[in-house]
Amino acid sequence: MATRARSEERRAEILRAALEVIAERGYRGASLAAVAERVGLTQQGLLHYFPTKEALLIAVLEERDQWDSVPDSQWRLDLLGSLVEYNAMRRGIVQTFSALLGESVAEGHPAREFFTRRYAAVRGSMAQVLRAEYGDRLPGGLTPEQAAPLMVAVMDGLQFQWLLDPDAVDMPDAFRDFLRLLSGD
Amino acid sequence: MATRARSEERRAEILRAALEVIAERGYRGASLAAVAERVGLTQQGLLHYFPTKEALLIAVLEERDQWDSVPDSQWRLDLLGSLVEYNAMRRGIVQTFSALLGESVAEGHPAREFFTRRYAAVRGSMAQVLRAEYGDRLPGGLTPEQAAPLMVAVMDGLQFQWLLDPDAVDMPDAFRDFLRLLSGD
DNA sequence: ATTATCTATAGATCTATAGATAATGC
DNA sequence: ATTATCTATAGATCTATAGATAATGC
Repeated sequence: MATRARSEERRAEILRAALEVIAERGYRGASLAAVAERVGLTQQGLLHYFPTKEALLIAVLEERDQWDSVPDSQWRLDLLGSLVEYNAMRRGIVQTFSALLGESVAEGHPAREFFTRRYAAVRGSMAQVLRAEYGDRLPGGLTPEQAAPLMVAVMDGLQFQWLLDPDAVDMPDAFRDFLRLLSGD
Repeated sequence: MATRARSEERRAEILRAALEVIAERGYRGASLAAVAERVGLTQQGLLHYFPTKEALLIAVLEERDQWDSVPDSQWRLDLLGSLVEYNAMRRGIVQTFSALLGESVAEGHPAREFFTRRYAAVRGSMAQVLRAEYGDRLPGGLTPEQAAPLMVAVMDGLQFQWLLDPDAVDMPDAFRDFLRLLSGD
């Protein structure tokens, strides 16, 4: 059992390192050797824990998906503002997911299906949250189903602007502006 | 002069091919050989026109930047809806720019500075357009400077959702919903 | 002369497989 | 036995440089 525990620790270390390297260079630019070096392994040693590069990517995606960490029924509108604030303090994770989202639009990219699924699910959750808060019409006049993709778009779009120029864009503030807009002041 | 004309044609062909390949595989994944093959050249033949891969990327970015194609003073709010509609018909260009935006958040990425500059400029233009339309407060209560980054974020964010799943997201419709939201109905 | 291409090739990478070796757990 | 690592290496790529050859324009 001590072995299994150490093994899982190792995997966790590798995932953390992979997250960092992907943030810095994207998935395609992240070599297994660079990830391995960060945990003091050779590239071949790393492949003992994740048999292929793609397996490592999938593990990163599944472990760190913030949307999965809160059960659907527990999302509330004011939690989203906090999530954005939290993200503003964890640049690495935001950068990893943004880099992967960008890459994933390429044909045959191994993260593409993950993101396609995830966005469909997130739009669904958002619509549900908005309906719980406002009913079938938001104060601004949109339906929850119309507002949901906009909400998701604002979160992602702000992340890119913020990553490129953190001093020029106050991400949490801007997101709160958007929430206020939806709520009709 | 015939030579110069043919040469410029060649460059244009290459840029078009590069745009396609980048859309399919991103910048990092786009090999010079793949671009060259598309115009019937060897990789080394291509390097006669663009001395490095990075030079080719910069040329693609500068030639196809839609924001540069309309002078600042001529942007109007209703043009934006049309731009989004136009983009919905030109998936390749949207995909190229989205892929590059995603990659560009990596440290030292050759497109990073381009996008940082571009976004600062676009936010500025948007604020100006909004002020021309609404004055110092939009109907929804935001200032033009607050609304501008949200507008840009919505455009980018919708592009990603649309690229991943065109049937699930009607990009022009969603964008018009957002404009309506800003205009306070 | 200059321009457009090509062949050859150096020099870096990268992922993944094969198989050896050492350490751990029963 | 199983697990964790390593060395060696195959087999693909990739960018960029050097230098030859053919075609074009003065």
